[in-house]
Amino acid sequence: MSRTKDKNPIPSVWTREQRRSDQPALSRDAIVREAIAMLDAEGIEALSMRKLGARLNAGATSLYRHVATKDELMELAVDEVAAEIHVPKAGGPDWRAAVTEAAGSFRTTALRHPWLTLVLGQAGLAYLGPNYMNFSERLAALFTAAGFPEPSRAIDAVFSYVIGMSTTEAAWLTTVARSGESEAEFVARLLPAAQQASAGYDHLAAAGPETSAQASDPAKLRDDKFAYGLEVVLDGLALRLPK
Amino acid sequence: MSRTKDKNPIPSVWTREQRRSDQPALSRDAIVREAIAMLDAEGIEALSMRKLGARLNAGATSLYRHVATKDELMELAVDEVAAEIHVPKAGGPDWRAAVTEAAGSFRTTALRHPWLTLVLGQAGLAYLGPNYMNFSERLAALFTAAGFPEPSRAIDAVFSYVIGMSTTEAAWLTTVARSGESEAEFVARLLPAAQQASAGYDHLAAAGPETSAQASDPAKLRDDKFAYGLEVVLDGLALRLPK
DNA sequence: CCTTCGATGCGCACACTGTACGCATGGCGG
DNA sequence: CCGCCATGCGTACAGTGTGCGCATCGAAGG
Repeated sequence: MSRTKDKNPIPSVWTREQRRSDQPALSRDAIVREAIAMLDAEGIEALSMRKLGARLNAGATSLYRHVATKDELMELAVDEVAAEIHVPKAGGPDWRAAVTEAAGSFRTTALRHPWLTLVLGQAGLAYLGPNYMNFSERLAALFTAAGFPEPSRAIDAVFSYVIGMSTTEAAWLTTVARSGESEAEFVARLLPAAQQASAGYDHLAAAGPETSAQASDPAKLRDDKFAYGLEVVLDGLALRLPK
Repeated sequence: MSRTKDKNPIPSVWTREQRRSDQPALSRDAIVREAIAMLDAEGIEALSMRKLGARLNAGATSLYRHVATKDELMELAVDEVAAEIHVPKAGGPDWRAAVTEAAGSFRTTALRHPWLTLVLGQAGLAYLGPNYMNFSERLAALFTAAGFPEPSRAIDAVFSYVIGMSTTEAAWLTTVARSGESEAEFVARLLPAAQQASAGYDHLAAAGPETSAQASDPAKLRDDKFAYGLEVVLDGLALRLPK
């Protein structure tokens, strides 16, 4: 649906469509928003500048008027999504509850946008947009107010755990989504294969949480696992609080 | 350097080179090894089937006789590299030392092959090769022998932290490597920019470990940070050991 | 020894990617 | 009314993963 010329050899006022002013044209914000929608819906490798342009009724190269490069677009998407992470205000009475809230918020955001951890792993946290800076600042305030003498080390400890777990979960959820099945169905179908794979490995077979069929609610199982590890880290940190 | 025909219109016994039998031909192992070398040297986005083929004195599509797809090749590379991770034998007197050893070994492997965490984050741990299975089995044995009632949860807690920290570090090291400078030089050059970036953020500026210029040995600083977080997690886990 | 066969490598081709370049267009300030 | 300049787009280029069919070989069987 090209809007100009349209293969018409005789350009004329009548064959030429006028600029539609209904749509908000093409803006950096609109591009980033649509990119995020595509990433969420179809995964990271499905996002191409051409497809993104098509979804915005625009050509692929038109996007480059508003965004320098695809990598920059990804950075913008990451920062946009970082705004969804909620960190409680510092100074509350219960620092553990506050940190748990922040960690959980990071995790749900990462699972809502499973491409997030991939981009973070690729680009590192080198370039930081305003929303990500805000997130970090609020975390620093939180841990400082909690009384940690070295807040940055405490933050790194907690959020390395959170990022690691979220990355693994996001990858898993992506695999599940590609299968077209629900998580429970997918687990059920994989169970025999998994058990057979760990046949020769005594301890693995014994330690696996998928041993029996109580994996009827895999999402809750993941929630519990995340909460367990988080408690472990917080307990370890609590030992380091002065007094 | 094509070996057959070579644009010669008259195929003849004399123009035709005979098969060189000096080189070990083309085997799955050789392909995987060379791929790992390329990944280590030039990064994940520099690996293409054509370049890999060229390095093996072969055409790009010849590789497909030994490897089904590029993704499969990446899985093979991951599993090959997983063999480098050392996990102490279970049942030793000091489980903390053993786990620390395993965690450190994972980290050094992940930093030696900075593409490892990227692939793990993409593929998840869905398809597991023999070396990765072995790694998991030894971990399970270690934590079981240590006396954890739910070894898989303990493993997940520790290694989520390890993976998260390693991912962040690997991304950082990749950025540094691309700059062509040493890590210390890179840090020195970035310091003013970083301080300016966190100008308006009180707690961030105060919490940052890059405040002063004692960042003369950034590698040691990273080592310490990793060790600190690991101790935190292990302390939290120790509380959960029965008795 | 000659023939046949299966395994291996390769050239070509296709659909697709990110993005540089220069032209057409239209709204807006002078 | 003129001219400018931001915006959009078509074309093009170099590069990607990989399917397909042909050429070539070493070995096996008569």
